[in-house]
Amino acid sequence: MNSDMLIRITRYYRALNRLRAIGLEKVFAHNLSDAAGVSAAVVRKDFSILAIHGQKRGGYEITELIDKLSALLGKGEPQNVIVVGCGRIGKALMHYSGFEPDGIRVVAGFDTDPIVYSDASHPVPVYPLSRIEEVIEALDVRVAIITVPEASAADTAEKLMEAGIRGILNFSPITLKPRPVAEGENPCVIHNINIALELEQIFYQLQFPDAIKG
Amino acid sequence: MNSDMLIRITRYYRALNRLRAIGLEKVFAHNLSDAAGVSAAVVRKDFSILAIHGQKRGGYEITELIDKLSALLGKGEPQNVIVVGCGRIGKALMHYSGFEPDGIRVVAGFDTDPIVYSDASHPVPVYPLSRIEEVIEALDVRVAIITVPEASAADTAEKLMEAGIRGILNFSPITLKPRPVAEGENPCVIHNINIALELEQIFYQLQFPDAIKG
DNA sequence: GATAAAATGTGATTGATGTAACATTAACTG
DNA sequence: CAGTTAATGTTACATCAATCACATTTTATC
Repeated sequence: MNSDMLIRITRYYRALNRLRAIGLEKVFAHNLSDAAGVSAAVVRKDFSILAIHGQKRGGYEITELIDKLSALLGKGEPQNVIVVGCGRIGKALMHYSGFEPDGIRVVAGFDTDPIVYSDASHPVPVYPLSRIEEVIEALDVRVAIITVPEASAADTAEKLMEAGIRGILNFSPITLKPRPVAEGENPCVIHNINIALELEQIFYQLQFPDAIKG
Repeated sequence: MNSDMLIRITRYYRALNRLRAIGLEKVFAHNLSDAAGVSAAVVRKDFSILAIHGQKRGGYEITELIDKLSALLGKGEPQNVIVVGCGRIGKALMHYSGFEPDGIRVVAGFDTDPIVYSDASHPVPVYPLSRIEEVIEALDVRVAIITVPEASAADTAEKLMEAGIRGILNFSPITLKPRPVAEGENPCVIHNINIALELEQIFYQLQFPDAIKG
């Protein structure tokens, strides 16, 4: 499995849920192809790799597809996350309602500033960072979103990993890297979202339209 | 040029600026390799492709590198962006100060809600969406950040493109695709950031640690 | 029932990209 | 001044994913 493929799977999954909501029962590769923005051959090949089979000329059964994909995507497990750093972006994420359809719940926030974590107006409880271990154990959390300032991002990530966090979505502008672990152990899964970098890439592509392929 | 390569270039560029700030004048491939998280061979190969040459055993001159990379990245052009949709995330981005080092400026916000665009407490002027054409012409803007709700994202993108926006950074959960254009024309450059999708990927990778390569 | 059409499923090919090995050049050292 | 070391620069290779073409199977139609 490739990370591009994982993204496609997720798109299939969403499209399928929409289609089921409309009342459809069967789906063809070219339907999903439209929804996911890829060719129909890719859809079939993905399913082929995943050992998901349809009926020739009959397409795929939506319910069966959804079941298999949701097992594959690990749906059903509790997907709790915390937000570390309750500045503007952190607060926005704590209020964000777009996670619900995916079964993801923001269950707590953390901040080092007493003014912030004593404020009771947050949509979820906010704790001082020092209580991190206790809280993530109580709430069964393994994934954190980092929205702290650049200067404290590396330290924060370190603290989180020590406390038992296994996955990090990092919005700070420095690129966090998983530290090397012993053979057989799994490193922390880190995704970095760098907004400024994305904008830079857009500006670049506008200036040199033919420079990028893909 | 590849989009992965572009990301690497940008990382080199940042690392170089930090190194220059410290007072260094020369840099070796393995220094940048550490900073960008790639192997030294990749750094040399990238520079080789870009026709950037160093001195054997002497490394590369930082100033020269920065000059060439900044020309390559299109620095120096005004990099003005607007934020369309001034909810929590939109507001957070209007306040965000992390763009400055990269020469990116948020110059205006847009919203359809009169309560929002009449509020004077924003860090940049906020206009009704209907004034989009007029404003982007006056401010020389070609790139927009979309932070509107899912339901209005597609329409908003359509309006922006009609108004002359050429690049979009989309935070809404639907994946925007550039519409096909005539031969010779350049399609709108669109980057989609889907936070829920990123989290889903992290959860997946945690559940199946060996499933993903890359 | 024969034929055509419409879909899946897969094997082969292509293309691109990262990796590594090696050749090359410059500087340092005794 | 010779030898060694430390860096660049390039070539060749291996890997991986996307694409295409085509075989296969099922259904529809006359």
